[in-house]
Amino acid sequence: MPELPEVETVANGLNKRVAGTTIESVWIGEKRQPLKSTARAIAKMLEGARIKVVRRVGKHIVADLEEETGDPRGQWIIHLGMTGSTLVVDPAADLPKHTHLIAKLSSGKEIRFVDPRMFGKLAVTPTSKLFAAPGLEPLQVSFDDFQRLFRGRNTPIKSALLNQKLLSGVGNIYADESLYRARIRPRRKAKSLTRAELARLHEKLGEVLREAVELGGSSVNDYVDSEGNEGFFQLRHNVYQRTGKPCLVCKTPIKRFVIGGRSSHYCPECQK
DNA sequence: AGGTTGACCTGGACGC
DNA sequence: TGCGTCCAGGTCAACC
Repeated sequence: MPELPEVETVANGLNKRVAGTTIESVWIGEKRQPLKSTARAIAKMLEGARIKVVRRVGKHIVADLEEETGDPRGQWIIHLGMTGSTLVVDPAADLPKHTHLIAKLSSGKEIRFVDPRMFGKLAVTPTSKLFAAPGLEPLQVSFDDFQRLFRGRNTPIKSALLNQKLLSGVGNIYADESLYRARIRPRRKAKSLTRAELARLHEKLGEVLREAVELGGSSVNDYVDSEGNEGFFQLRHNVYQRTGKPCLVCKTPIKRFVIGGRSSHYCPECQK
């Protein structure tokens, strides 16, 4: 499900509700697919840990864990995949199918990781190997660095935007929406973009991501934040999943095609 | 090395 | 009602 704005919304919501609390016990389900560390390692890292802060790094949620003394203990890394959610709930709340982990907190609440398709990931890491995103942060990248990422690349700009080793956090929705705002066709080779086009893309990508964060992300299928609330940015989509509907600027029907195995949407009139 | 494809999963929507 | 098909916001390994 979630790209940068959705992950940011979840991470901020978690931080607000669980920072400073201690994880008293952990339940882990039978399914091993979502676990990128062993169940034993996850339980050992989480049980007894105090959550210092929860934040977004790329598309990952990172919880910094500390001892009761305040010494650092390690990190809990969550990736939501396509359908994952991380909720803070009352223990009496209905237990959804596909719940893979429950962390009982000193506050009396629970953190639950739920993921039907199991493309999400749970991992823990010691302080000696702190988590880092593979690429640059889309909300902070300078224009010079942005240009350098795409210059000389023979792949479509859409695919380059989705490459997490270049920018970490952009997914299918915001790639399509930023290319629309920058008036660039998704199929264009990255290396064919002019300096002016790259400047527009740099500006519009930041703009669309910031607007989406403000509106709590896009709820297209099943995305909800840490309190179970939907986002509102889907109401502002110009092209994503609007195939055949009129462009909001020129009325031309929005086209869809597949690129790199992902559906892509664009206005054939506004985007060149 | 950079680029492309298909595999990993469940479930909802749609057509017949 | 049921069955088949297509689609889905993300990686990641395996190929060229």
